Amino acid sequence: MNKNPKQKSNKIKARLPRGLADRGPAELAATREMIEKIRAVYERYGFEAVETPAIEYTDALGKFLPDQDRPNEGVFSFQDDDEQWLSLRYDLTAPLARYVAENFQHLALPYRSYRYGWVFRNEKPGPGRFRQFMQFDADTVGAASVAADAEMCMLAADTMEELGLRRQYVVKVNSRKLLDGILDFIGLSGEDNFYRRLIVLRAVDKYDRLGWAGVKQLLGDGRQDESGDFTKGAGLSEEQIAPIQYLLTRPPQNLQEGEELPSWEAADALYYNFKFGNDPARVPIRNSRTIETLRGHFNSPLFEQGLDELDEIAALAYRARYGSARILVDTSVVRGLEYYTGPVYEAELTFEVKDEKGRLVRFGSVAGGGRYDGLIARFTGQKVPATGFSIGVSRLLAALQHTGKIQVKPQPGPVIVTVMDKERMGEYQGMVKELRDAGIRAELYLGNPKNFPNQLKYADKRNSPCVVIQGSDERHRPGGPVVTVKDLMLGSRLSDKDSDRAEHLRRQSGAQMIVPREHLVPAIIQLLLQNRVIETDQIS
RNA sequence: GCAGCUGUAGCUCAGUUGGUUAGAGCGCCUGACUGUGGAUCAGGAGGUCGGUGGUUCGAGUCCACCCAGCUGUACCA
Repeated sequence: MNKNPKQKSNKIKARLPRGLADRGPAELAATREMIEKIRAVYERYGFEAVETPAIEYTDALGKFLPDQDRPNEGVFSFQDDDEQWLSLRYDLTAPLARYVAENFQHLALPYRSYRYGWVFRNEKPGPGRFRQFMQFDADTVGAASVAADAEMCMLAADTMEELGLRRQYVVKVNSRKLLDGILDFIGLSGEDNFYRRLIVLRAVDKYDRLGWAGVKQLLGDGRQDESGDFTKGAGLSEEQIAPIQYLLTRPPQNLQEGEELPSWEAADALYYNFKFGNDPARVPIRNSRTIETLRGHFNSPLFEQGLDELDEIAALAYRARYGSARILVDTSVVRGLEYYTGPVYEAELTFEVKDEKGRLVRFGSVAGGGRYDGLIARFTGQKVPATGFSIGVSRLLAALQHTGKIQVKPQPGPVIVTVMDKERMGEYQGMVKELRDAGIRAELYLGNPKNFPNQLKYADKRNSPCVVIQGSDERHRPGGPVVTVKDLMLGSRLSDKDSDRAEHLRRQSGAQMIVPREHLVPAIIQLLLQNRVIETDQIS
């Protein structure tokens, strides 16, 4: 068709857009398993499911209308045929706020709901960072009480436990009011300081990555990274930086000498290796101590209010017997989003793993959330308190794979009924049907049946537990027709690379059994049960 | 966006100071071993060396620009 001699190829190159991923059967099965576990916990807490579409009007997402030149900065956006801007959602919180505002009359407040789904961000992808990823989200709307926040923390902790991560995670809590109070205190309040507050927030959010030295530069004049790129700082003075440093570098506080923990808490507390003189001792952390030591440090009512909130959350968690190993008050947690107005929380994995190249991988934060009392007011004008929590499903799954908590192995394939004689396809199909009726995954070999080895190769690639063979030998048995059932799992264990072909075939015959045609189904069920491909309760 | 590194077959990579028809291993396909996954053996397909332009008698190799990927950094409402 194309007459251009310079045309190189009219083939389209098959390629995956960057930052996106295909997912195979193993990963899908693992994801499903994980989601069911999370869902079970959320349901137990009384949250109900609600789903919103992946596309929203751009303004509903809180993003200003896209730049005509760069409409996809950060979010994927496009114009509808009536010229209105639409965008793919970048989280599940903003769409929920829209849903609540739109259905306010009909919802029973406090409204508690959960949902999971894909969200999209048009940002530079990196290891473990995709442009499409899954979030699992829970929100309580219409409850101003910090009890709702405390419950989010407990929900987060219970979810991690359910996923088998006991003692491998910690839910950290802080209140945005602490930082806001300090910003007030150092004279950064008011509309005209909005931008500087934003810089401070961003800088502080990088604490775990850059450490205090890096954050300090960002709060001051600015910071130059290894590649030579310079980031302008917030331009704060030493006196303004000091209170922020106090908040950020203040570690969770230990139990005081003479104090004792009840045994449940001792077993559920986080310990620090702390030096008394020269003796290192493992000293438990107590959240109430962390809060106490911050009292009255700044002349700021907002700061004290934040401490009150944390105190209440800590007390509620304590009464529900969550120790500091599970819910930890940590004033260095900030979270980047500016819409948070009160308590913020983050579930962090505390273990480290090595990747294929032997490099250390820290999963860090796998979930987070907080109170956003202003989000729904954007639609209704009326302030509606809300608090929510989101799990990064894909990232958490990657972590679970590393700990071996979840199997991401290929699932066993179907039983393959092979074709020895293509005139008798109907009979083979009949065997398949019998197996399926018994609840067993089975399929007829649909490829070219000309050479038999290919059929076994196919079954091997599908990870099939066994194949069914019936050629003329089996059909014309004097005692009546039989089938050969070949156990591929046993066969692969029996194969030996050093042996020659004759030896190989002799060995393989040991992995086969001959059963009367009418006993096909029970024989296969027995084989699958023996190999743990199916469980007894799966037989129909 | 900024910076550094990388780009040769499906994958992992060789390719000498620029020199004929660009290679290997693995994988893939076909066949042999009369109806058995593996091993073995015999064949085969697959690359305008990321793209364009330049220097040169001659470029996978040198130069410029562009593109893509990776890493760091920024942005992430």
